[in-house]
Amino acid sequence: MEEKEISQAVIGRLPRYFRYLGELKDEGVERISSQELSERMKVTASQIRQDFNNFGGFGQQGYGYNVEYLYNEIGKILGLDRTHNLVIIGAGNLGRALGNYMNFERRGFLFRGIFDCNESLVGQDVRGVKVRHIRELEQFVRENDIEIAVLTIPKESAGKIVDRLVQNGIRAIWNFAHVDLNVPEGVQVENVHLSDSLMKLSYNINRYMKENER
Amino acid sequence: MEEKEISQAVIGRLPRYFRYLGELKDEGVERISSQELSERMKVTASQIRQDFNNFGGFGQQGYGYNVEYLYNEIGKILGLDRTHNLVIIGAGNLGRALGNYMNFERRGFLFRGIFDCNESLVGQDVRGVKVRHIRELEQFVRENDIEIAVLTIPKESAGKIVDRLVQNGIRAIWNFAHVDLNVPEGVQVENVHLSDSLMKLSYNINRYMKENER
DNA sequence: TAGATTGTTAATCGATTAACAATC
DNA sequence: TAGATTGTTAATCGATTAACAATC
Repeated sequence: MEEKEISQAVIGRLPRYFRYLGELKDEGVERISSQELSERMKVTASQIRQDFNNFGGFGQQGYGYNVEYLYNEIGKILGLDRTHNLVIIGAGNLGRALGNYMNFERRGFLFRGIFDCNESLVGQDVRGVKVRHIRELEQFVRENDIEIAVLTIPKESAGKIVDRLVQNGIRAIWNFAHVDLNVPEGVQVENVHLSDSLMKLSYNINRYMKENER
Repeated sequence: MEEKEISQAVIGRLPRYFRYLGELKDEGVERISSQELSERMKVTASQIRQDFNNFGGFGQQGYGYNVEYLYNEIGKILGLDRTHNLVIIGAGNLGRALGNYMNFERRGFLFRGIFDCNESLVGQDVRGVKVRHIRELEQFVRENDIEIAVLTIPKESAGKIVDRLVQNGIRAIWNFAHVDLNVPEGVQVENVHLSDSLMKLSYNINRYMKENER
């Protein structure tokens, strides 16, 4: 059976659906129609129905969608019904913040290790996890079934580290380094380019000011 | 004169162009054709020419684009030719990391203040900037010509803080809180929903595994 | 059954790619 | 001038919205 490829536009909206459904669930709402949800989320009801139907019918004519069921189904689609071991590469400010932050743990993303090449950081504690020297990376990744590497290192060293990770079976890279990575097909990359995001904001400030000065 | 509205799809690509042109400039490359740039960036030459032409002709037939000129022009479009004062709201792990990190300073985003409601954090030093109590927010924003607020607080308190910021003339919000903000027209919002990003990664891991188990 | 609301097809809109005339 | 490459129009592709038959 041929699975149809879901567009990244749709995937990109799933976490937001998941968030809204979680809120509805917490509010004790049992069912919701695409119409009601569309008003709340400020998207069209049509888009909601199209999106959900990519994964098969979750609703029922004349009734709508069961909130809890839909929430769980979207969670499964997003792979939140199982755990993912992750390591952080780079124990600088951002790396440590992500290690400490880890609200992600609640969603099954388990913080297993953090690495740095700076000897003076090695041994420091980040939420119960000791910083390891980067030379231990390969062995650790292999032995601890690590699936995701979070890259919070300078762009100069990103390429080499990625090669080492790939060689040792990493499945996915959450990339905070400000560079485009080269990985073989089958290794997933998700970029978080913070400075790109800030530049977009800056563009929009600029544009608004220009539009309104005339 | 009617300015044509540029689509956010185009805006979203500008920072990446800017990055590649910066690299070319550093490599001492003087000129580049859309064809060469397209190979490097792995996009179509057609898209590159269309994108640039949204802002008027930056190139020259038979020659291509002058790297330094194009770099500077895109910088201007992105508003990087001037400075932007910003404050960080929330001196937790992420807020402090962003304050310390501030590679952004180089691009004209000046870190002016950081605020928290937790008395025990007040007075702490983040790269030379003392953490202030949130009650000082309004006055500080007004008196220091603050343009951008970086929101690194829990979603529960985001709404109220945003109202206070808007009341005091903030122009833009860089939102790391996991919630959709309501702002009046004219206030720019750029969301960085880290957990959404991580969920997308998780989806793609999942998908790949399923595709390959059969 | 009648009313409500989905699932799904068809229409529209916008973004990307291709093609080529203009021009350096 | 001839060759190269842009700027721009036209064609294609994909995503969003509208409409409505199916069905709970």
